[in-house]
Parts: sequence; C-alpha cells; structure tokens
Amino acid sequence: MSSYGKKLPGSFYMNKTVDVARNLLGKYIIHNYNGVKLVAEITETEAYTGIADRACHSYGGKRTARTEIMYHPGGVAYIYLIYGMHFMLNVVTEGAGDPCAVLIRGARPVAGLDEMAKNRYGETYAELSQERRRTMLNGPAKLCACLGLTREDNGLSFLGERLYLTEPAAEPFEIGVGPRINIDYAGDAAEYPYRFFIMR
DNA sequence: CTTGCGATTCTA
DNA sequence: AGAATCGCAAGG
Repeated sequence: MSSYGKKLPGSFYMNKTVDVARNLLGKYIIHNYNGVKLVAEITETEAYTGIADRACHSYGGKRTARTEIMYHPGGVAYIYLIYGMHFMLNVVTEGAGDPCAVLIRGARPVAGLDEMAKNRYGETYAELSQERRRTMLNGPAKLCACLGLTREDNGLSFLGERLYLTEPAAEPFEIGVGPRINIDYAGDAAEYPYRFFIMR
C-alpha cells in the first residue's frame, strides 16, 4: 500500500451508480504517467445511470463503438472526446450489461503538481498564477488534460498499476447535492439530484 | 456519404 | 455571447 492509501477493490465499483458517485468524493485518482505519479483528490462527480437515464450516453440501450465500454463490468475507465477537443473521464459502474458510469467533474491536485501544470499550461506549478493553481482541476476536461488522460486510456482497468483509485486517510467533509450540468437535452432527467461535491 | 452537434473551456 | 474543432451517430 502506498502513502496515498489502499487501492479500491473491484467490489467498490459494482454498486448502484448514484452511491458510487457519492462514495467517490474524497478518493484519490492515481495516474502513473511518464514515470511520474500524478495524484488528485476527487471533489465533484455526476452519476449517469444507464438505459433509463435520458442524460446517459447509453440511454435506451444505445450500444455503439463509443458506449461499448460502459457495458463492461464496473471498474474500468470510459474516456471520450467532446466538442472535438476535450476528454472526459468516467468511472464505469455496476455489472456487465448495465451501462452506467460516474463522470469525474473536479478534483484537487495532491502530487505531481509540476507535471500536471506542464500537461495543460506548459509551465511549472510555481509559474502558474494563483487563479490557475486554484482552478487547474475544477472541470472534467481540465482534469483530463492535467492528468494526461486521453482516448488512448479508454477502457483501462482501475485494478491495474497505471491508473487506479485509492482510499486516503479519512478527512471528514460535507457533501453537496444538485442537478447535473449541461444536460438540458435530457428532459426530466436534467433535474435529478445526481451531482455530488465536497463542501469545504 | 452528409450533416448536426456535444456530460467544455476560454476569451471578449 | 461566440469560437474552437472533430468524432460520433442518425438519416438519406
């Protein structure tokens, strides 16, 4: 076990997606990237609950090359390109054939700060403005850019050695809940309280 | 094959 | 408010 806590077991992911989304708050994302350990604490998530969820890419059982990985058993990464330029990291949940996932919307940088800053801004962490230091991981696309995650990493198992999640020493926090962001197309589902975030 | 557009971000 | 920028998915 590393100093960042014990790796989450496969069973963590095989639960109701909304519960996993809530439980992911405070967990660490570890990406061993170019020989550097990038670490970030998850601070904001959104649950996408599969076939019955109009906001979910697999809504209605839609099964395409892009959504295929969501049908895999929980514990793998679903990473896709959006707006032709941004990648989004999701944690696939629940059992095989139940295409659900949790979008990681935000995090707090913990380690590998220089490498993260270089990945997105081409500067060391020390060279970043205070504003950028504060906001470098507070969006799903920024998070992927800083952590060096791309389409190439789609389907990676969180039980492997390169990309995984850990349970760090517990620090209590309150959990905020609200509707998901930018899914106006989803009708009633746009109002579901499926977004979770740490309130400090 | 064509076309419309998105679970975003930054700039003005 | 608008642009950037392209793979995906639906439709012809």
